[in-house]
Amino acid sequence: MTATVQLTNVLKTLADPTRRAVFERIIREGEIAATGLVQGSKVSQPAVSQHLRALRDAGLVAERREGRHIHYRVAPKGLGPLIDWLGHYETFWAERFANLERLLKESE
Amino acid sequence: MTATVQLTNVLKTLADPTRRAVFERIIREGEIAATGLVQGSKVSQPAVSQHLRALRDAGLVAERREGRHIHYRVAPKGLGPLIDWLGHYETFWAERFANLERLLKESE
DNA sequence: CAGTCATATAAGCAATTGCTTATATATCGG
DNA sequence: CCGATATATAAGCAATTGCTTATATGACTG
Repeated sequence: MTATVQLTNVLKTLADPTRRAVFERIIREGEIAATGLVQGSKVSQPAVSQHLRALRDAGLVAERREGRHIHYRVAPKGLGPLIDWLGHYETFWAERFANLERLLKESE
Repeated sequence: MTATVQLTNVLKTLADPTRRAVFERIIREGEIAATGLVQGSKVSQPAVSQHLRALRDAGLVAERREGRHIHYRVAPKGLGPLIDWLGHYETFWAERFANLERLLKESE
């Protein structure tokens, strides 16, 4: 799969607010089973399952089966395509208005 | 408009490969008129116009009218919501697998 | 003014998306 | 095996998306 396709997948996957909320919850929890994600979600169990499949297909999460439960965690390299893309154009932005690293620090 | 909505807009806007190609071309050229963008594009003039509208609505580009021509350039703060979002979760990623700034440097 | 160039808008359409309900699969405990 | 729990898949549907062609608007030129 080309870098462009991977980046497109990551962006499309994160672009949906409901799915991004699932992703953010996995980040916060560190590791969490699908059941836990369904609880406290606005949408149904199948919807969450479909979002998890999309996140996995985009390489954003990894899973670990433990009996009936499947525990999800963030996949280290999942955001790679996005970070690479931002980094690739950093020089342009740096010249024109700001340094990306500075922005990252200031955003806190 | 909330930060979540802005981030969603940025992600959705960049998620389409054709539109992202338009954005990248504006970055590379520094400033370019819509006509220039239509030339060398796979899609029609109205399609480019619609993508430019989307990019402007997402705050990713700014325009400068000069007679009949409208010149587009990258909007400095357009990627802010995306960079802020990445920065917000940087601490989590840093603990677990990597430092975002290091990744940015290594990506070059 | 009339004609041309640059861009935007309208309308329509096929494809995709995100959700639902219903059902299937898989794993465990008795 | 049986019933319950955890997750996935199927099918259907309304909404959104990205494109097209056709047309409108706006700005320059002679």
